[in-house]
Amino acid sequence: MSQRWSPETPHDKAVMQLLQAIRAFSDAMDRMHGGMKGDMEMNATDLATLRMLIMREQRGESVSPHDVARHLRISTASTTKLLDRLSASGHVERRPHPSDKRARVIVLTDESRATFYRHFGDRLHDMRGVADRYTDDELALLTRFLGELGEVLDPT
Amino acid sequence: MSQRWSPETPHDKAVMQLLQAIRAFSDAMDRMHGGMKGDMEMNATDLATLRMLIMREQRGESVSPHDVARHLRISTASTTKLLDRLSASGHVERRPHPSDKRARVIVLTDESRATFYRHFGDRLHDMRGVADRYTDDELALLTRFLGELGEVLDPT
DNA sequence: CCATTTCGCTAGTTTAGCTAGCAATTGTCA
DNA sequence: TGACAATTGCTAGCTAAACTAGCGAAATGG
Repeated sequence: MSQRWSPETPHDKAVMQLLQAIRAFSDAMDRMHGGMKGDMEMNATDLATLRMLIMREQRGESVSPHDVARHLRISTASTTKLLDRLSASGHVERRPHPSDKRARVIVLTDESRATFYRHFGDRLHDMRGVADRYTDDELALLTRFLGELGEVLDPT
Repeated sequence: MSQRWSPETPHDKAVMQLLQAIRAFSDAMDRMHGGMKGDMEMNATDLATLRMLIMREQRGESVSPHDVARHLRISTASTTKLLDRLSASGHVERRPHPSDKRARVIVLTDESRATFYRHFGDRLHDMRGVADRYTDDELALLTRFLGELGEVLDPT
């Protein structure tokens, strides 16, 4: 519906092009993740879990099995199996939660983090290459925009 | 590894923040798609197929079952089943290819497109709301950047 | 302090991916 | 042109990974 608007002003047109670029970009990210899952011999969900753990540890937040389930929007039962897989393959460890005896804390192993960055490295390099061509002000603008967009789409 | 660089210059720092924002944004998109799959009572792959078909038809390109398989990085056998599902639920139609008698052309039904935009509409509105706060030049910059990034990640 | 909720798990079922291989058609090149 | 290889989409059968239902242990709150 909204897509079939004939844009009246240059601004509308620019917005429409941007929305289209966002979709294409998000799709490219999906496909990159699809490629990585092949390279690392993992399925998409397991890989998404690693990405989540890496993001969370960068923010200094701890992650429970429940958090994983919520993040991936799968059931806690499926999450148990997922963590069994990742645990068996040495990617994560289940540690006891310091204060809640029911709960667990999921932590990445060093090997897993290293493997991830080894496979992700090339893409990261490419992305950095693109970003390097922009000025600091432009980078700040891009960061701000993506942040706002993420906030609107998924107000965690 | 590259993540653990201590950024030396303001530029490096800005780049790093941007890369982090990209990951967070891509993750937010994933989770939005996860939400939509619940709303539309479809699985992630089927929904990704609809998104692909919508993007392709906007570009005026036709889509074969093979294209779907390549795009989603799944086997053609899985694609057959996927199209069976989408066809049974009235989302797509398999039309004969005009010149190649082996091939098919996959087209979205009008109902499917309408349903998609009905569920996607709110998010689209929100995203437009964010984009509207930027000037035309800024929008152009954002569009260009996302395009370049997509190109690097997934040089289709 | 008892009722309710939360957390992670097990068991069993269903879904959706995979490999292998097929017939029909198309492309290639001796 | 005729033979041979490649491509397209499909079926059959198998496996992986999601789901629902429900459980015991721990935490929370009237």
